[in-house]
Parts: sequence; C-alpha cells; structure tokens
Amino acid sequence: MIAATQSNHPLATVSDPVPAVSAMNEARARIRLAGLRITKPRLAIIDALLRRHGPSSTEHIHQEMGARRCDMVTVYRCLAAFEQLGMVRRSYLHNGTCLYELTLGAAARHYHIVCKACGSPERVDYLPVKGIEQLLQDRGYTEVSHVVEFFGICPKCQPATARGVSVTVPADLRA
Amino acid sequence: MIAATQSNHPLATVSDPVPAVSAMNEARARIRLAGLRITKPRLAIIDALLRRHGPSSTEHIHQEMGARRCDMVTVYRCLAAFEQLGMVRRSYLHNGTCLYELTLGAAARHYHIVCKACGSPERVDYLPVKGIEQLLQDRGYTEVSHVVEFFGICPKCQPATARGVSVTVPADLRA
DNA sequence: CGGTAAATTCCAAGTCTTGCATGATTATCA
DNA sequence: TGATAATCATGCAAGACTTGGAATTTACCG
Repeated sequence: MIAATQSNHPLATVSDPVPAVSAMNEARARIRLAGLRITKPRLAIIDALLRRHGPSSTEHIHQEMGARRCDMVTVYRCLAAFEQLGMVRRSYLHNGTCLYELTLGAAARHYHIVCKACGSPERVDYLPVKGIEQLLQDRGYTEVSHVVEFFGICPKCQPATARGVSVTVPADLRA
Repeated sequence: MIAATQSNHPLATVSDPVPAVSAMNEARARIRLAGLRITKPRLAIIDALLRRHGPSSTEHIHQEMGARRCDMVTVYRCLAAFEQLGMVRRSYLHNGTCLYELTLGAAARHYHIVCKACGSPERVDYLPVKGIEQLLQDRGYTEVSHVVEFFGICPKCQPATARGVSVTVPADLRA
C-alpha cells in the first residue's frame, strides 16, 4: 500500500517511561521469543526509537541510525514485524503518514492528538474502548484491535493558520 | 502523502439512509455554499458514492463513473475537498488504505469494524468520543476531529485463516 | 567452524501526491 | 439573454513513499 503522502513532521519529545537498557533487553527477548533473529538493523531501529521517546517517522528512524544505517526497505519491514509482535504501535497522521512508537515495559495504552498544521503529537490518556472490543468479540470477531487518532490545530499554530501564514518547520526538527 | 499501499478490498453494501435525489441536491447545495464549483467529475463521484450506500475505495468510485470517468487525480482531489466540507468521511483500512463514505442527511456518526482478511466493513454504533473532543478543545485545540477504526477477523473468514488458506475475493466485488 | 534458513539488499512496480499549463465554470456587464 | 473576464478545476507529468521478488549476506544451531 501506499501508506500516505509524506510530509515530514516535527515530533514532540515526550516523557521517559523505561530505562533504556532494560527496554533494549526486553526488546531482544521479545524478538527472540517470536523466533525472529537479532540483527544489526533491528537493534539500530530500536535504539533510534528509544532515543526519541515518542512517535517517530520512518525517515527520522533511518537518519537516526547513523553509521548502522540500512536500506529504507529494511526499516519498513522491521517496523512491520515489530508491529505484529506488539512491540511497536502506529499512529496515523492526518495526511495518512504513519509514526511508530515503541510499546515496551508496562506502558499503558494511550492515544495522540496530532496537530494538523505542525504535526506534533501530544498524549491523550483515554481508555473507554475496551468495552467495544469485548462487544465485537461477542459478535464473533477475533484478533480485534483498533486505531484511534485525534486531530486538531494546536494552540501554538492557531494564530499562524488564522492569518493564513504557512507554518514552516526548523530543519533540525524534521524527519 | 502516499496515503497507503492499496490492496483492493471488497465492500459490504449497507442500508439506505436518504433518497438519492434529495441527497444529490443537498450535495450540490453544500458544494455551492462552500464557494466551490459544480463540475461533471464531482457530480459523477457523488453519484457513485450514492449508488454504493457505504464505504467505497477510490478505485471503485473511479470505475463506477463509467462514461463520465475522469483522471484518478481528480478523484483524490475531489474527495479531499468533500472531506473538508464534511460531506465525506474516511475509513482507514488495516493496511492504511482509505475508504470514503458520504455523510449527507442527518446521518449520525458511526464507525466501522473492518475485517483484516476480507476487508469488508460493518457498522459499529458507538459514541463516547464527543467528551474527549470537548476536553481537547478545553486544552486549546481547535478544529478537533478524530478517526476511530476497529479491526478483526470476521466470523466468515475465521475457518479460512485458521487453516492458513488465503481468502480470495470474487472479481466482481473488487475495487 | 560449517550448514541451514531467515534477513537484508537491490531492483522494480504500484499507488498516491504535488506543480504547472490548459480547460471549464461562475459572475459581471452590456 | 449573450458575451467576456476571473478564478477555480482538471489533466498530464514528475516525484515520493511503500511493497514485492530474487539473489546475496548474515545470524543461529549443532
């Protein structure tokens, strides 16, 4: 699929949930447990995600890999694999682009509101979806999952968009 | 954006909300009211959506336009415009592809559960999201909207996927 | 250390998005 | 009502992102 047109969006760095070392060990364990192999690109991708502490674009991950950089195709495939393992969760941007976020530790499910102007995500703690999933299982569905995304114009971007000014993003925040 | 890789998914035809004629008139009025122009491609797209009575893929819409067919680019642009007017709502499939659905008349907001195997959507009536949107507005966000999608394996597809059989879709249901 | 199978890479195709020039629609005016 | 001008919409071409396949490389097990 062509997942979405990509504009690069700056990302807000959010709070730190788990010490990086144990998180990395947990990641290795989960990969191994699933019968997958621990490879340099995979470790580098997890490392990049850990350093960001929040949703990252594929591009950002790729750049963040530095010397251990691998093919873009590998990034996509690894993230897809991680997602199936439940190690990574996707957020969808308003334009269809995706961001990826590690879900290690006992991190509770949370959602994001993404600014339609600058693309920065912010956490939304909110949970009343579990009941619906149960209801759907009662309907006969299995492997039930869901996607919830909120979109809006964040306070910072409001004067700008109101004046019709295009919001430009500092280059160092991109990807 | 590259919205998503596209696999074509069959679509369930759902119930009929509004008489087609008045719906078409309402659509024309809303386009005109927004200061946009009424063109042949736009009318053909709305017509295709009306005939489907449910979420449609861009491909399906394009094929359904028949003699009045226009460029695919136009379909994308028109749907994007309609979405901004609130005349059309997007559903996201599990693979990132989108389906578009008309929201005319007094049609209440509803959601979908999409089968990860065969792609057919089914309605989910469910509403407790309004409170969150209010909360986000109190946080300073404007133009708040949201996306909610549920995914799972529908009852019909379960024996098939359990046996590892790939689910093939009749050609006449495609696009 | 060698063998097996998975993972990565490169190449290619497919889909969606954006820029620019052309064509169509709407409003204005006679 | 009919013609003209302004502006929006469309079509085409180019560009970007994502996915699939085949061959090579790498990780893991004995």
